[in-house]
Amino acid sequence: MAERFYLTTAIDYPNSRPHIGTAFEKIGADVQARYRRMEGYDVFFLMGNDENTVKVARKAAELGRPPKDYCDDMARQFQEVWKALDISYDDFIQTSEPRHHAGCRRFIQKVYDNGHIYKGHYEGWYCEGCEEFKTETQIKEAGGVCPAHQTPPLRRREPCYFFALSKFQDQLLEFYQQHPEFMQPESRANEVLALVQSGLQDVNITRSGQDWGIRVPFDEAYTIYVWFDALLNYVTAIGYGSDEERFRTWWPADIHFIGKDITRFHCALWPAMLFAAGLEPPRTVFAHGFVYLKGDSGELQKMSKTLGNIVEPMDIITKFSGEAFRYYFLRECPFPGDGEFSWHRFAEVYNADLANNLGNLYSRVITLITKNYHGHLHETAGQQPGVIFTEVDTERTVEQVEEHIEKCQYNQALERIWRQVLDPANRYADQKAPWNLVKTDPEAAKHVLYDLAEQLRAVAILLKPFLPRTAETIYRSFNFPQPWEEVRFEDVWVHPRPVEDLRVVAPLEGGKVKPLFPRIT
RNA sequence: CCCGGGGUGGAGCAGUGGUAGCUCGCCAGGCUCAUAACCUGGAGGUCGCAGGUUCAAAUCCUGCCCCCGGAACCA
Repeated sequence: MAERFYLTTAIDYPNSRPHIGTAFEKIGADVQARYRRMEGYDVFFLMGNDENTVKVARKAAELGRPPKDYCDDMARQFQEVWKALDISYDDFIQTSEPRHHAGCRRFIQKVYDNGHIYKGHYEGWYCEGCEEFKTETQIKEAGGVCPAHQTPPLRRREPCYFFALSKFQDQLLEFYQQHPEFMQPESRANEVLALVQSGLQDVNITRSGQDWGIRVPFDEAYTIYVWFDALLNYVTAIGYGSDEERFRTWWPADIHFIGKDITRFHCALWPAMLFAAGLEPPRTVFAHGFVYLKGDSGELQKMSKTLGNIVEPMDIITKFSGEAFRYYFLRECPFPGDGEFSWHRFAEVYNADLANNLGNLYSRVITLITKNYHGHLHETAGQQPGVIFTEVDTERTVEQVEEHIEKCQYNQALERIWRQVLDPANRYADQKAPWNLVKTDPEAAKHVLYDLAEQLRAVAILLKPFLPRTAETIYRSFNFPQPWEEVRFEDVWVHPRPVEDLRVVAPLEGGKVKPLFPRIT
């Protein structure tokens, strides 16, 4: 059996539709998933929605709908967006599903039986309007009132169950030390380390008086409170509590992709929970950065409902394409760090990289072969690729791209492809000028075009995890020997010998191909 | 106050000891196969500030200034 690779994204609150920031995370995870599949791993890619929250129940009530109905509808809307972006998830878990409930109850019971859960009292600031506790800082920042209602909160004390997180401080610190690769990128690790070293508080993991949510098996009057419930989706989706064998094949997860804001829950609370249940922690937690909006005057803003500046993925996808969307965020926003979005910048990047560089190379190569050789380069079967490949160290380039992908430095991987594969190809076309050469030495011109097509083959393979549709279109425009589905990075420089002459098989209209990315004017 | 990230030509970034690099934009040429695309050349930076270490610093050390983020349930 092939080596397995289990990766997840954070589950999202279905209070509102996904915005470009949420999509950023899914795209980054998708590149990883596609890359691993290409390289022969047995991949399981999980996504989902986090539905067992008071806010969801309340929102559904506002709309006069049963919560489950509301959640299912939102889950459908989310997946519509993910499909439009070609996110290749294998499973989509909703935490309101029975499989999650069952697994959750099983897990919390186990932790309880192991003696890591105890009953106590939670005391804090409670807002009657919100029907929930507010944190000390939330109240403080709002000037002693509830930030949402502007009313003074009540001091309230209620019984609840605590998870003994504080007991795991030493075990966590030891684990971090033994697994320096656990928290990525490194800068995030320091933050968590400081937190854990400063001492951990036990966390309240239950709520009382809620109908919506998962019942605590050892005390049915309570429901399980958000984080304890939410994090468990990573194990319940692969069979924890329902299919032990399946669970054991996939766990531990290879990467959890999350937003940098929830690092502590994934790097401290989550492994502690797993320790408490006698399970292994995940191998890596990767915290990506945020996408900020850049206004016309150049100011950065966080997207928020109150500011009314949410950009939805569909706004961009319907105007341009899912591929263009993927490219922009993968190329412009460093995955480990923060990035910016503006329509102006989007158009710039789209035209420069996609239309002018990649798209135009594709068009000119195809037209040259079509016009001068009727789309068929005779006697090229079994040929070695030529000059470009001796000028550029393709093997090294592929290695570098792989390295960058494995470190989730997607922007750098793409830059490498553009600078080391596409640019040389455009330069080569200019230097050899096959449109002139064909008049004096058609044999030589043919070889030049063969080389250029070969370079497009390389580009298609390297882009496969990033722009799956574009890559496939490019690849299938020629009769390259290997089936597209089986192509892997290594094939870029291994150069499988074609058994047939190279031919253009792209659909043409009046001798021209459809532009991959029409320029934005 | 504390912690983390960052300050490099107009914009966005790479660059952790050895003549400052890339993309976009701008200017001038070339080419005409191609989506007015492509190629070549050019202008433009005392690498936040001040000290220090060194034969040599954007790169190491010290101090300071500025921006962003964080401090328990927010992708």
